[in-house]
Amino acid sequence: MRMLLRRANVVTGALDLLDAEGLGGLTMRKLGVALDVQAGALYRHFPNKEALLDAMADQLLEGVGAPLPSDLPWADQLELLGERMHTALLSRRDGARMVSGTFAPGRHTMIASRRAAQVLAEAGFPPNRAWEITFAVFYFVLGHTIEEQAQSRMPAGDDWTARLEAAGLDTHDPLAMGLKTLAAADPGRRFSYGLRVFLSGVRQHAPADAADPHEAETTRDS
Amino acid sequence: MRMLLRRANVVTGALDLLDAEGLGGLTMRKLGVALDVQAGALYRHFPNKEALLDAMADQLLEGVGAPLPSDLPWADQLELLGERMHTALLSRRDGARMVSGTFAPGRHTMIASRRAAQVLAEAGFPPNRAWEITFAVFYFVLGHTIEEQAQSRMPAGDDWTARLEAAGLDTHDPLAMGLKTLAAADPGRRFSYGLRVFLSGVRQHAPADAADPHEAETTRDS
DNA sequence: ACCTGAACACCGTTCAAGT
DNA sequence: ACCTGAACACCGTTCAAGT
Repeated sequence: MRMLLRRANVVTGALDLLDAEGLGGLTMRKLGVALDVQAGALYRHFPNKEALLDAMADQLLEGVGAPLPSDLPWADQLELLGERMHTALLSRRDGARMVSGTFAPGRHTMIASRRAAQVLAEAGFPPNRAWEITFAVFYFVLGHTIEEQAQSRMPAGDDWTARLEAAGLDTHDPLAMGLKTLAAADPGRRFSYGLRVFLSGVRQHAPADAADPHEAETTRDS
Repeated sequence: MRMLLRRANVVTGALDLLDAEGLGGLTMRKLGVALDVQAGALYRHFPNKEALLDAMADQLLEGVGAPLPSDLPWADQLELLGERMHTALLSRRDGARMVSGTFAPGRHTMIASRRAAQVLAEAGFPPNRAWEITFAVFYFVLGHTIEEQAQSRMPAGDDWTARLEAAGLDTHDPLAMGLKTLAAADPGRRFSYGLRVFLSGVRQHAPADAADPHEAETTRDS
């Protein structure tokens, strides 16, 4: 009475279960129930849970490496890639934490990485630098998004006050007020700002021969 | 015949167990064995495993927020903070992943954050920007270190070749060779380079009134 | 006050046996 | 070939009872 179980169904079902239950509630047994199958049957498609998580992570990042508008300056192309990845990670509950827990980069992950590295290589970075910066930017995106998603499931009131006191700040310290301002700010805007800060550092490290119509300066340090 | 179990002993024992078994092998029951106690006894000190993990994470970051040499330019002070955090995370197996899995920042985490935010505030950033950049840099450190530690427990041979092919690159592509160069590189140096790239972006976003003896220029974008 | 012993409600994974 | 049913070796957590 049930359609034959295919690998792709398992991944889709697992992602839906992730949305419904969170990473902690994602269980082979619950997934079995959701797919109307015994838990053991899932092991025909994946050798273990980790392999399933790898596939889920890669599925999540599917569109990130799609072609970029070639009329964009290279730094803006990177920014777009970062924003795409951010959006993809946010598209499922605990998406960032799930991806960060996986080890073997899948096909879509590699495609997205290659896209970024290619942009940087065309901007004049030597290939190994291009990859290095690619990973560095992706780590930033991942780390920031993990924290965003952790924040969103924190107790609402969540007194920063107590924590500030633990750090030796009272409520009237300007630094303490800045933190409260930040906590009230839109996380998406914070992400974008951080990404731009990072990328302006990347721009500064670009080899002098990088041609960029929007940036006449070629200053860099070290 | 056993010393009275104190909260700090539990945290220390848990960190040692983490080193021995990894995050996946860190179990309340195994911790009980290591501390010569029934697993249930641990719940006199921590309401649940998550609270214990929070305490472990905070313990790991203990020294990071220590005072900084005040004769250092502010960007170098931030760099030192980033390197300290990196070192702390690497000091235990799966340290970065453990920290990234916790939600409530503890005392030492707050102290380290405050230190960074203070450096930035003194550099002229408005308080909320100071916190924003603090978190952004910390996310980069966390994300990069997670990946470093994931890499270190990967199968040795681990053919990048297959993955590159999945991304549509053959082995002779210069980009592919760059990735192999990178994989052979010292992860610590990669981290430091990424951190410096990020921080040069931060420097570029500093308000014009920032006084820094080592940097005469005050250029910035946007 | 602190800990034991034992239970409860789960896990991931395996594998003979069915269809 | 695909799946079931049932088991195995674990989990985190709770709680009466001991000392």
